[in-house]
Amino acid sequence: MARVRIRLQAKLDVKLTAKAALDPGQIVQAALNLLDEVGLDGLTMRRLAEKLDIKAASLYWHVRDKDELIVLLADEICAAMQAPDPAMPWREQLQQFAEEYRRVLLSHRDAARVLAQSGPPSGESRLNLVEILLDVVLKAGFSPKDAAYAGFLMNDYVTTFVIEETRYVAPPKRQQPPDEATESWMDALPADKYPNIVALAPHWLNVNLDEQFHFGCEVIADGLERRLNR
Amino acid sequence: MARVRIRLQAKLDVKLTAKAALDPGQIVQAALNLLDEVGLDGLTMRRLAEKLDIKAASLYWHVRDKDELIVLLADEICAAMQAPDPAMPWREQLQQFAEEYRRVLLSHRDAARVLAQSGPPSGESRLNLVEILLDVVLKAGFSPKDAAYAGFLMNDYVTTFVIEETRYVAPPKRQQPPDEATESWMDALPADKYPNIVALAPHWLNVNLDEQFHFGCEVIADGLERRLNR
DNA sequence: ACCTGAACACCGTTCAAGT
DNA sequence: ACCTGAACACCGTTCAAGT
Repeated sequence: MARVRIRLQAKLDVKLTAKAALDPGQIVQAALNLLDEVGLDGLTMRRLAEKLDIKAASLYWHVRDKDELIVLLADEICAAMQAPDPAMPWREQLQQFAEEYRRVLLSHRDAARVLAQSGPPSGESRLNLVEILLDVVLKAGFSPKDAAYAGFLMNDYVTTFVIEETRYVAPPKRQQPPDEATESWMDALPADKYPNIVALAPHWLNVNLDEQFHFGCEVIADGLERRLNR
Repeated sequence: MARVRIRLQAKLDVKLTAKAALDPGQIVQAALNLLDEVGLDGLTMRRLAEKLDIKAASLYWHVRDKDELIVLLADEICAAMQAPDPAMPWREQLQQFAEEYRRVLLSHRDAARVLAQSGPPSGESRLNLVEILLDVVLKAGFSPKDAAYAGFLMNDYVTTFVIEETRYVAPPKRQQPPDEATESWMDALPADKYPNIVALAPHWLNVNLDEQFHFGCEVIADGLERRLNR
């Protein structure tokens, strides 16, 4: 009798208080939240487990590696990507793609670094993103090989740009005014040894990121167009 | 008497067997060797110390951080950089710069990643590298702002390209033939969902890296030239 | 001036064991 | 099927102490 009661009690415990088994979606969602809170360098298996009310070791039942987690994360980030209007001319589609891609990468902390770290595209959303990009360049009329090269070029341009532009947001320590620090560092440069750097320092500091991003897009699009007209 | 003898003995020990105090050059040189042996992920303060016959804690007398070490390393890598022939037309100088830069980055394991990780240029050699690049674009006739943007673009293109092209050399585990693995992975892709990726898969796999690198250089140079002629 | 011992506060990952 | 305890083999960094 006592035995039966104990068994029942255990079952009730399971139904009432035990957390339902995690599905993969919850894990990547928690990882994404954690990423936004602490950044890629703070994203830790142990911290993620804590966030899921679980022990770190348990994560390894759901996920092979931290690497695999990063891949999942990268895919989740890319899910927000929207295709450009296929009715537009290819140059504008490419431009639109680049802007949308940048927007997506800026929408989560360190997203661009996550993509860069997670190897070649493999998840559904990331493959879809690449598919969209290739669609634009193929329909523009590039040969398969040139389309592949152009796709790489454009993909790398956007991710690298965003990595650079977000590198110094939320510097880990000593929140000293960044432009002042950079300025004094620039002033210390010997102008006779690095005349060009010193001359261009103003553009180094007070950058208009949107403008700079657009510059690169335009240069690449112009270069691609030239190649097409041959 | 006994006391004097002991003192003398100690002095002899110092002269004969004690290692001379390290200079910074030895440290970065050892770090560079270690980098070539084990790659950036294996480059550890503890391992570096071991290589210098020292305890890890001692490194912090010579160097503030691991970050500072990485910066030193990046500068040492860039020391090999040679300027392009200033008599040539700017497009060829730019091309030459890019090829030389790539060569430098390929000459040490994970060199491109070291540069990417070590923040904005600060060391002498790295500043010199940037100075050379800016010289090319400024003399080509770009406005200061465009020259700054063009310099960023070119610098990021080369480093990112080399990071990508070296990402899968010396994969850490399971030395399974890479192209075979990639192929089977590609075959598993649903061709109706990702028709472009599947169609371009051959160019994804059997890449001619030199050709691909040249493609990007040409596209960027063409785009820059177009901007110049306005 | 330069180096060490010993510790601190972490990591990713494995694996036998629990339920 | 899913989770935990406990450990393993590491990290970067600090700091009092040695010489």
